[in-house]
Amino acid sequence: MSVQERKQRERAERERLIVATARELAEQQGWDAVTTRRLAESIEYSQPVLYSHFRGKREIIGAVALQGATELAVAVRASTAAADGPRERVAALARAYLDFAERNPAVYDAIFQLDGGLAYAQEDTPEPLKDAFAALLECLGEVAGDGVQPGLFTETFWACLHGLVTLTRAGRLPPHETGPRVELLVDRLAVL
Amino acid sequence: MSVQERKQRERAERERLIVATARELAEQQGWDAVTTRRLAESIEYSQPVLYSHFRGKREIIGAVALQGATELAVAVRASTAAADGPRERVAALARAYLDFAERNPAVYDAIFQLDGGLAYAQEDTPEPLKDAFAALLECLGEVAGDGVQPGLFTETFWACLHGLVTLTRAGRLPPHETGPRVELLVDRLAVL
DNA sequence: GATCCGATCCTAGCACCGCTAGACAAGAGA
DNA sequence: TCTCTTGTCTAGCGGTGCTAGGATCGGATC
Repeated sequence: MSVQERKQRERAERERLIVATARELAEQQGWDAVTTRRLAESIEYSQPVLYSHFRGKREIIGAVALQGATELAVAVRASTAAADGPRERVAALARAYLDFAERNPAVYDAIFQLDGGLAYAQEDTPEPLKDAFAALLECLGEVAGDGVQPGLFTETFWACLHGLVTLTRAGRLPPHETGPRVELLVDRLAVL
Repeated sequence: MSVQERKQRERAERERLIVATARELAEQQGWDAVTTRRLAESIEYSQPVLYSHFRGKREIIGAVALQGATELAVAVRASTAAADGPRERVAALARAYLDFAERNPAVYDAIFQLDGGLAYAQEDTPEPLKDAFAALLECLGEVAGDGVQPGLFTETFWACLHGLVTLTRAGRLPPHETGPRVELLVDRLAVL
């Protein structure tokens, strides 16, 4: 049985390599540059090997998204844990979120913009995605205010951050005043 | 000179046809389905004709975006003109914006998500885009509150609406509670 | 009216894309 | 050592955006 186990290990290792390489390529040159040919060449296998791990390019994007969601949850929780007081926690969360998007634009797109074949906001939503939302909810639920459901408030606040990220990154908003915009959001939306 | 004039008219007419057809195709089957081959076939010309009007597919998307921005500005102004009082005006604007995005998803993407080769938030930004932002500013600038620049407030409010639109349309937010989310935005962000 | 010439359009093709069928080789088990 | 499964690769399909170069059509000129 040891032979099969070794093969399984090697397969899993190669799968990690595919995801990591796709992510790297996407961050360096954008998702458009992540073609199955280039990806295959980068991992030093032929194209069809990719399809023995994933149904297609979409599933590879999905795998990157799940990895990214896990990291985003960690980053958000770390930022809020280190902050004192509700206002500072919300501000820290917002900064951490924007920071993640800025540092990992391709991963951010995989999670929130591209089609990775994942289910969102449903029962069969993968755990990393649920957990990333939960990380937001843990902090933002506290400042929803009376008569506003924590979930609804979190969704709305999150949407605002997402709007800032995408409009800025798409060149629709000048980037230099992101700070004041976020402050405005925190001050007005959160009930402290 | 009349012959040249006629030819110019026909050329302009064909250009309108290209843009209208691209828009229609995109709304019906999504931008991925708007290929140069399909588009050429729809207007009953060969592919290279498209390139005698536009540098490439990107510029066609840009043309649709400009058309859409003009319509968005009209829709926003119409909604705010028909509303009484600041709060009702802001709420009407938000509804009109979301309504436009829902009714014209492909056009919305052309304006705010896709690369149409247009300059945004710069001096050489095309007039329709500037005017669409101006339409938002006219209404939202009134409710920015003390010490907050109207432009900055408009950008932030707009980003929130944009976040709601994109997350909802990408399946990241359940669509049925859009109403309460918008109410939350209007009540908290606008200073009445 | 015949001829010329420039504008206009189309055919055919490039390099690339995601994806897959089928040939082939390597290695485990008898 | 031989067989057979498993895994990998080559080659190719139909599609993409885009373009070079030839054909054709129509207005201007003699």
